[in-house]
Amino acid sequence: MAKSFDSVWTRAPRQPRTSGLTRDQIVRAAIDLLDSEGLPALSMRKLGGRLGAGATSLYWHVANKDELLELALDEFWGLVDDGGGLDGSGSLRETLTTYAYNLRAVLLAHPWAATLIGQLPSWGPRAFRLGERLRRTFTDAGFQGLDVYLAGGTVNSFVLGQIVPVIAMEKAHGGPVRQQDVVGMLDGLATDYPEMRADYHTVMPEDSTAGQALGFDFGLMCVLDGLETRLRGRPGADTVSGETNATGPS
Amino acid sequence: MAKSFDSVWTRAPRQPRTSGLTRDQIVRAAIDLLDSEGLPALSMRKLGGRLGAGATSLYWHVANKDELLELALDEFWGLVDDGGGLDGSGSLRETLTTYAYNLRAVLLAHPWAATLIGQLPSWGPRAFRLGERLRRTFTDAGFQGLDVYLAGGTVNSFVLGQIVPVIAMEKAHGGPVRQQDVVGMLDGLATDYPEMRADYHTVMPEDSTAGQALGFDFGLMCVLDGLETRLRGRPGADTVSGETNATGPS
DNA sequence: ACCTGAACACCGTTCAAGT
DNA sequence: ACCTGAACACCGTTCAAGT
Repeated sequence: MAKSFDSVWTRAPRQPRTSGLTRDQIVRAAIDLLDSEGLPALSMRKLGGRLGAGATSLYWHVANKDELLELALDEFWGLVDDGGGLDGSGSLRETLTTYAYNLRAVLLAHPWAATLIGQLPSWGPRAFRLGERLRRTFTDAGFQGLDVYLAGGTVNSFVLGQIVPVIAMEKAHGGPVRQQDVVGMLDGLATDYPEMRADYHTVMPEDSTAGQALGFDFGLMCVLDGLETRLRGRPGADTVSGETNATGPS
Repeated sequence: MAKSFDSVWTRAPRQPRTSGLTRDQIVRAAIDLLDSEGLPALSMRKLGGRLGAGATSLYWHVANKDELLELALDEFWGLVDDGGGLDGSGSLRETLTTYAYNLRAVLLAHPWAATLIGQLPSWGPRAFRLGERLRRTFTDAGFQGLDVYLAGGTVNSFVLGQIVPVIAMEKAHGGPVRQQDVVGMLDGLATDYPEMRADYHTVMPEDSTAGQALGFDFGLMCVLDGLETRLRGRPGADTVSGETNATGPS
């Protein structure tokens, strides 16, 4: 095909000095891609393409893909922090309930973050800021010493563990799961366990989103009850290791 | 190079009729590879190589890589089930403590499973068998209706959520994490949060494995306390939705 | 200082062809 | 029935070279 007339006017002007890629820009584009297409769909080439650059251009701003994902993960923690819940007004129970529901919502909105939490360290500034707020919440409530961190870890791990299988289900099903789909699956697969199957017919909520919320609420209450017991039980104690009931890790 | 003398005797005998690959064999080899090199290191080519076969041979026995991973994940659930803890002797508290520690240990021994739980459904026979045992544990203890499943989900999600970040830490560090490494990292990164840093110096256990176990124990006690509260509180209730304290998902 | 292209060593999966 | 090899459309990353 014929070349078009080249001239100063047809040729794209040289990019103004600082109009190249920014690390921020790259991270934002990565999060867009992660939100819309999911973690496995994020490739350096595709991301470069979206930014109108070669894939390898990204490597000047970022050491490798994992580093980019660490940056995205820290943005996620920033969203959790922004969601609030830890501003210090209200009872511990209210504060933690708000925080837990917020963390849950942000995780469901950015499911890739749940995967990354299991693969990369959360050592960015936003993660630390959130950690500090969580720490203050528990010290203000009266927790002391190691218990401050153990209590925070208990809430976080519960929320994370609650969401992780939900993400797997939605991925397997290719979208939000309806209760009837679960029932249909169980009727086909759990033929050896009639009681379980019957329960799914009779006792599970119609709306599986509501069911998941019920499970979350149930578990959260258990955790909060336990935390309050621990707080009231021995107000000045440094740790609770003396009242352990565990048989120990195997 | 010269061909060696070909004959019936030099030529390898035709494989006996059923000596080819087995699905079981493939899954076992996959788990070996996952245990020794981790999830990202598992490729169909490498797995085929280990079995003395072409990568593409595997596709006769297994539809795709995800299906293979589903099979491996079900084996994991089998290991959890074999670990016991749900045999029905002892109090609910004892039973659940043993179960939780066992689940934790099996997850730590096969960290890839924690990742897969977040990406694939657990709909294999061993997962169902374990689910049934868990169901019986809670019905025997007096839970009814939906609460049976909510209680089981609470224990499982706590354990899973507790282990997921530990896996990330070990991966980032390339091996088991020593407390001094965490302290060193925090001194460098959490400069804005002196109280947090000080706590890590004074209050964290020397042995970070012990620290993780403490955190697990603390949280598990919270969960168990909460479950017992719920059990004693309203022995005949079908669900606990009436006593929710949640502000609701956003 | 920032970006490009070619190149390397990989991936998962399909499919015609072999035995 | 079971396995192979070539092929396709991808990967992350390095590095010399450009501007």
